[in-house]
Amino acid sequence: MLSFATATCEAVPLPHVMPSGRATLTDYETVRRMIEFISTEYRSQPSLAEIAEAVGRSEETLTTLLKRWAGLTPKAFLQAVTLDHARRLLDDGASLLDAAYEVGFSGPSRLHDLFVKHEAVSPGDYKARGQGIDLFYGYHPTPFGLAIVVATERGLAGIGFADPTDGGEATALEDMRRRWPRARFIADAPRTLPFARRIFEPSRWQEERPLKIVLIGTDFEIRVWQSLLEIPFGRATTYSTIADKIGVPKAARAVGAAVGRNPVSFVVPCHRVLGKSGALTGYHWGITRKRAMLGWESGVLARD
DNA sequence: CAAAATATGTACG
DNA sequence: CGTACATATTTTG
Repeated sequence: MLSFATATCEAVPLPHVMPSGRATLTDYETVRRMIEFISTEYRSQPSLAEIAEAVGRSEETLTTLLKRWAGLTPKAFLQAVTLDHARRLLDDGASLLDAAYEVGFSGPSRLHDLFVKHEAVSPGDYKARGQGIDLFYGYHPTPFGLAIVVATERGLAGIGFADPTDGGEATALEDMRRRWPRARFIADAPRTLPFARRIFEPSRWQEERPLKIVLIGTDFEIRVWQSLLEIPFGRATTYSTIADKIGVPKAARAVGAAVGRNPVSFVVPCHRVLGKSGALTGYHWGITRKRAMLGWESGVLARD
């Protein structure tokens, strides 16, 4: 059974993704290398000098970059990327999703606020796979690399990553085509640019209307994706917690599969779902990017 | 309809 | 720490 869900996403701004949108691709590449190096050499507790050496940038460059990218010092960033830290994001376990509702609208901390409207569509559209829908797409820089942004008339439908390390633009588009094989894809960057800006340029988040997103998936997928929207900014939950939440406690694995099919990465925060141990188990766009997103969110919160 | 495939979780050496 | 298996759901033939 297929349904459409329209979610309006009213968000409190995330500080500083550079307002000018400059040189993000290179910045992310540097961050990516850092995370990869740290993950591999995790045991040896590498010093900043060693990290700088490994990624081929100076210590000063790294410090400035991280400060701008996530608001963190290299040392703090290093900590934000460990397993220990990920575990801490989980701590209240099963109550987390409920707690999100209570805490999300008050307090000094900056949180994502998400309001979701649900709109069902006839089951006959199950096989449509995007039939009859026009999808406009464009490529735009983000803090996590070059992204493909896909939108319908009604709102944002997809975000994917298109960095050279992801296989580039063609691969990213191919990935989107696989999700909606029968939709008509129309290159229209001017049309998708506002979405990219609205999502990744915090200064715009308050000025403009709530972000509309269109989720196209099965009932089960929609339920899972809606649970994702309830996870507070800078926090995380587990596959099994979501399974509990949607009333199918033993379906952790099915939840994982559904989370993996989320087409609107970052906005529907599938990067905030971890294994029960706190381990980063999988991510469509690469574990490194998942780690980067979590580290970035930690940095944003650590600022206040 | 049956079988394969999962971004899991847990138990057992 | 690896391996084995239970499990729910979707996809595919």
